[in-house]
Amino acid sequence: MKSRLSSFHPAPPVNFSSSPTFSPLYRQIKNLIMEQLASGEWRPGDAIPSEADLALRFGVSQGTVRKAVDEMAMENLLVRRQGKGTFVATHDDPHSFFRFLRLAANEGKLPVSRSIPLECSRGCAGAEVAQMLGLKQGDPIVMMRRLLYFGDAPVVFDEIYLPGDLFQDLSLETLKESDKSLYSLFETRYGVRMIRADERLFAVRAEGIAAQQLNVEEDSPLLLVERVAFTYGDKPVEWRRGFYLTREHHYHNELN
Amino acid sequence: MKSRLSSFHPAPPVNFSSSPTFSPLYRQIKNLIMEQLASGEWRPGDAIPSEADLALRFGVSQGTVRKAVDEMAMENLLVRRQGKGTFVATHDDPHSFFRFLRLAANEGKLPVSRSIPLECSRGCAGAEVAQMLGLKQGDPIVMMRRLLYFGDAPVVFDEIYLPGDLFQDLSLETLKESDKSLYSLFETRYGVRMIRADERLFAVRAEGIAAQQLNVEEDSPLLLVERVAFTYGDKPVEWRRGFYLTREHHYHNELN
DNA sequence: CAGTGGTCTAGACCACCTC
DNA sequence: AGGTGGTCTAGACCACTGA
Repeated sequence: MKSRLSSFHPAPPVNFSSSPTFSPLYRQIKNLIMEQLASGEWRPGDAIPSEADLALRFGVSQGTVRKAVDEMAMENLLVRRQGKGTFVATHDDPHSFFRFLRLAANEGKLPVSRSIPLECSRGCAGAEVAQMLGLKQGDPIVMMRRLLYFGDAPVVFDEIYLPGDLFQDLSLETLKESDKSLYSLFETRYGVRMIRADERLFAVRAEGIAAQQLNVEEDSPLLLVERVAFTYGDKPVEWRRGFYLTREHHYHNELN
Repeated sequence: MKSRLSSFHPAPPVNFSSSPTFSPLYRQIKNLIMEQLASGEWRPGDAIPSEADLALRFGVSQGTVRKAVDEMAMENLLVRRQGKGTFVATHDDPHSFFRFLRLAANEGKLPVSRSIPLECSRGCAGAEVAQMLGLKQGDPIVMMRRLLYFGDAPVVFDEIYLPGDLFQDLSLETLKESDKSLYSLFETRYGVRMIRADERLFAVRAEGIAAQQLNVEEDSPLLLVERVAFTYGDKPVEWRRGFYLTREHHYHNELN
């Protein structure tokens, strides 16, 4: 495929021919911006250059940059703020706390939440975790467990698996000291930003530690939410099993 | 708010002032198109006029129409097909069968499905149903039950409540004769098109008819999916409780 | 006030479909 | 060949923000 783009070096107005792998200009721009994000050049919370600026750098019209940014804003990678600029999306923003937590109260508003870390240990990936995280068996991993309280009651028990090499110094102390959300911590401390996730939901019987921690009888029904979360480049970087107590709460989903 | 638009009558190029309820032109266009859809002027599956045509009728530029249509395509109200035209989205399209059914097989592809209607009766809305459907208690409703098979096994047991006045002649025979999906039937036969839905998920114990029909022991865990579906104008027109057997299958959700 | 994103226009050309 | 949606441009002006 022909390209008139080289990062930050204006190029002549050549354009696409009828090539089999045709990709419109704005998509090439989008990819360039994506690379800047993935490389950490522009960090979460930062403002990226103005549309006019980007148009100049890339040697395209502002409308083309605009379309690229539009798509990325739609995908929650960027956030536009009129009059101020365009910013790299961040989990630090309390507004985006519920982007990956589809939990709601059956009645009324969801009370404030607390995350209680229970344990954090290191080990080697078994077959299942290795497959989910795209690792080899035996690769180092981190496993952690935690409890989510809403109001006075525990509602979610999470078991979380992470690639060990990306989260070198993650420990129970680190988790306890942090007052941010988990993804916010991952982002600021480890430079790992979650941008997408796949969830599989099952109804299961409560057993073992999940039943204990959620303070329910064995064999009570629990909602099991298995999640694989991805960072830039569709790279899986978290596998999680969450047990949700759906008595006063539920998993909320909007279908369009 | 000023408007230069009157349906299908070109107007002078007046534009917005700094009014408190400012709405951009393309949004006004969008609303006009929406009205055509809601009124049944343009029916599911139909082609709507070309962008150039619409631009002429509305007295705006093609780019403005384009932006309106873009948004509606994003919301699955319209479907664009390059070289052919823009069409009103329809549930008749087998491709959109899974738009409102987030069910997937744990392994492999989902086998073909069959819908088995079990019963269909008329009655009066109780408090809960009335509230969900925006009716008054005692208003006529239709209740139906059905079973969804995937391959040889029943996987979903649905209990569905509809406003009686919108589905006058809906009966068990009607359901048995139809080989389409439910929403497809609603659309073609009753002119009721679902465009959006809210779902609440719970893990519950199997009991009564749901346990029988899904062929599981009482107290087995089942995934309960409560859905309110809306048609144009955010009018609720269906309330549904679906019991999902999540052994070989799961509820799949993608978070962005 | 200057700088940012947001809207709107008019026109050119490309890619895809159908006749 | 003619129609449709898809891309790209250049330029004008509006709305919002903050110094």
